[in-house]
Amino acid sequence: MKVLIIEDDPLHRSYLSEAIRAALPECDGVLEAENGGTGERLARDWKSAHIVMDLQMGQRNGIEAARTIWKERPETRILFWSNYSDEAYVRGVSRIVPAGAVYGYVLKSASDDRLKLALRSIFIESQCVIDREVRGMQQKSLGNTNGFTEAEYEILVDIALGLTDRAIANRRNLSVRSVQNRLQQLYIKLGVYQPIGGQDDDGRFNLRTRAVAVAFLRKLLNHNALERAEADLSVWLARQPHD
Amino acid sequence: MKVLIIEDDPLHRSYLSEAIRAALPECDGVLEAENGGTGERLARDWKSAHIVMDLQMGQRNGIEAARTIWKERPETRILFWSNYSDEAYVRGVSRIVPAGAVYGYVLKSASDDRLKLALRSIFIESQCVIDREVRGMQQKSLGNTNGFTEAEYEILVDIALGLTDRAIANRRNLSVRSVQNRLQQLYIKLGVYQPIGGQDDDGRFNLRTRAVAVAFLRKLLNHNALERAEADLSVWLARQPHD
DNA sequence: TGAGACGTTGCGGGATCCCGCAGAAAAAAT
DNA sequence: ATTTTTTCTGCGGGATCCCGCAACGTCTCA
Repeated sequence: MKVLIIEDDPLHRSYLSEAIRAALPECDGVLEAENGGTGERLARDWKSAHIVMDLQMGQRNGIEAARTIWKERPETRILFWSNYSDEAYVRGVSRIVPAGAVYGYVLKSASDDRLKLALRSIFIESQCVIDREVRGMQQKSLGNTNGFTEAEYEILVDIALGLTDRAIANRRNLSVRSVQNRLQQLYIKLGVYQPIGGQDDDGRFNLRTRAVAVAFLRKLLNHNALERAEADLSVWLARQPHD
Repeated sequence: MKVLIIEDDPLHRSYLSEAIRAALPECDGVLEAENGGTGERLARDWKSAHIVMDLQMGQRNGIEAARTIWKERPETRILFWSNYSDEAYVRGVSRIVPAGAVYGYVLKSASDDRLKLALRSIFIESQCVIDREVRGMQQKSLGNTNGFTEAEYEILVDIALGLTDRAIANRRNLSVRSVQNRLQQLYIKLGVYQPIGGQDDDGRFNLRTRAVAVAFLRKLLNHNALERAEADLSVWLARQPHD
């Protein structure tokens, strides 16, 4: 059994390596990659390897890497080991995990024991392990309670990219008015909406940009999510006829 | 001589602690704080301590902490030890460093030796040390060459917060038209501007939000900068009369 | 089958944004 | 002190955004 570490911080890498050796005596080889790109390559070479990876790396981010790895070999077991439980990350991960896959998500702030337990659970016992904090995020994210539907999240990303209503309508196959309806929903859920009569708040805020701002502040969006969305957008733009 | 470490990652904290002991034999005590708040408190208690700190910590971010520490004792020597050289961070730091202060900025990706050299240079030889990469950022940031003026950066932050033209005009004591002029400048410099006749690009982008998007993608803005700006904004809003 | 909930679409209008134009004011250069 | 350059400002108009209103579809549930 081999384990592949994808993590750009050398300190964390060596710590992980040690933790793996300690927690998994049956492991007979630890590979290390310091960014998503070489991680993907190593995963391709060592087909049976289990993977522990960081999200947010400088070169090629973790979610992208995980996506391509899972696309090539959906039964790969991946433990995400991240500093943050931003909704953007959690949503990004749960969007790409294949049906029935075994994976985990533990925070770097977790204790040594918890990490080792997670390693054994996932790689030996085939059981998913998601940190409570992350799990909470997931609930909030997927359950409708105070959470966002896929449609709302989608349009949030679209305006964050700077698209116009019309462009969004084209991209999502909607009428302009529907786009605006969804925007209104979004504004309400983000607590940005201004009731018409409410004079306690003059027109200080541009709803569209304000929505993006609070989404960032609430970590509903982050740099990584934006980068991925921008990449998706550019392939769509390229496919679009020049009218 | 004492050294205070402000850093939320325990691994990095212990690594730093060791590096300090090795590089500074004259140091007879290392204090550790795991977030900006307790860091400020410890700095207040140990008035003569030198400081090594991370930017981006969960609780209270590094720049805020540095600002209050320097406000209370401007001659404090601080070494910023950070993962990133985002323009937003570099600009944030150089905005708060007091005149004549001795400080440093080295990346976590730097070698062991470079870190130790920086420690000695700053704390013993009273000499500033800024990583080449960071220095490059500074140049680009302050020099006009392909960089942004203070005014442009300011208005970028304002629209990123979601303010309307009118609100910005109020806040910055400008006419609405001037605000729009500055916005135009910003759009041009960000490469977002659409020349009127240019038909290769229909109205796909909302310039205002697009500008924010590319600023984030280029790391001209980041989550930290937004948070600080939001805090500043809210104190301004509180001071504002309810019209 | 009909009532109700929900998402989509068109219309219309007021507010805001984007920006060319041109004069006034300020700053910098000569 | 005068010219040059830059910035600020008002005006105006077209494009976009924000959103109430109302009609239409789909889907569910009784």
